[in-house]
Amino acid sequence: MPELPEVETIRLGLQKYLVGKTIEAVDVRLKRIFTGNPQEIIGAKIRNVDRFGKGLVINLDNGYSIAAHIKLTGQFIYRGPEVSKVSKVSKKVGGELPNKFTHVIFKLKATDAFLYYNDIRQFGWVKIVKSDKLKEISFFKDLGPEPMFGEIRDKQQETRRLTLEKFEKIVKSSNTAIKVLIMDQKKIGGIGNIYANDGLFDSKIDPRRKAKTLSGSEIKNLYSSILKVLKKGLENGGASELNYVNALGQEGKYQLHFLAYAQDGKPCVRCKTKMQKITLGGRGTYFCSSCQK
DNA sequence: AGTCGCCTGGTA
DNA sequence: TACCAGGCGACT
Repeated sequence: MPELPEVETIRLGLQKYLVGKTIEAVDVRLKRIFTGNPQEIIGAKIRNVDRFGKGLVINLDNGYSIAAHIKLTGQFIYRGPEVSKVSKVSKKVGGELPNKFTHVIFKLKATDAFLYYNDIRQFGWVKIVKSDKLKEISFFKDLGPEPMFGEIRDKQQETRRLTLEKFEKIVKSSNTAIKVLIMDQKKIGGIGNIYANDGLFDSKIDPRRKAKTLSGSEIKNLYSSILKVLKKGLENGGASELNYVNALGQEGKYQLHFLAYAQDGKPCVRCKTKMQKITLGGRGTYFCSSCQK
């Protein structure tokens, strides 16, 4: 599912192709997922693309921003002269664009340049807001610090970063199951079910453990495992489980490297014990009952 | 803290 | 044809 590495991959693609382009028209085909007045952004130029946890923000040069959350099945796909022939477009895109899953079309000033927002299950949202009111969107307002990567975020963003010290405080003060805690976007931004399962597996911690029972070294291990699996996810262009594709409609490869996620019934890669699946916090939870303690 | 609802496509 | 996938907000 789209988590931090997937959304970051999309952000990098959008940043590459959208910056400097002017929005010429906005066609909202599914009003339910859209808020704000499209007229506010007509003629505005795209300045940069940012990401907050699993949320995307396209900043414009007229004081407005396009904020979006793709939830489970949303896709932002660019088509334009630079990418007229895109190789390996995923079937997950649903065919020629626009298609029946395309809910918003941004026409950009360049011959035949478009940004399509697709979403099969329609859980995601797109909002037009004044840039200085972004933090009034509850998702952004309540978002916890993020395990970001040094190479993609500069020092100005330090307040947004989940440091080891912040992570220790969060873990030590919670009585929730550790997996549920690290997926709580209000506590930590960006981790979803795939990277939570894989991070816990990598650090050999049982997902059911109450957070405050983790020792100092277990917390450190979990912190570095989370960074490790997120980084591996990003290096692989994300995991194309469900309908995730990048900004050109291509699939990622992290699903080929899952450690624990969706591995139930298969032998543990460390000790060969059969991997378990349980439900925790209402979500599929995968782990090795032998080496995760 | 736990459960439901939002949706649809893919699968058992 | 019923059920499952899971991010997040709302509700209990």
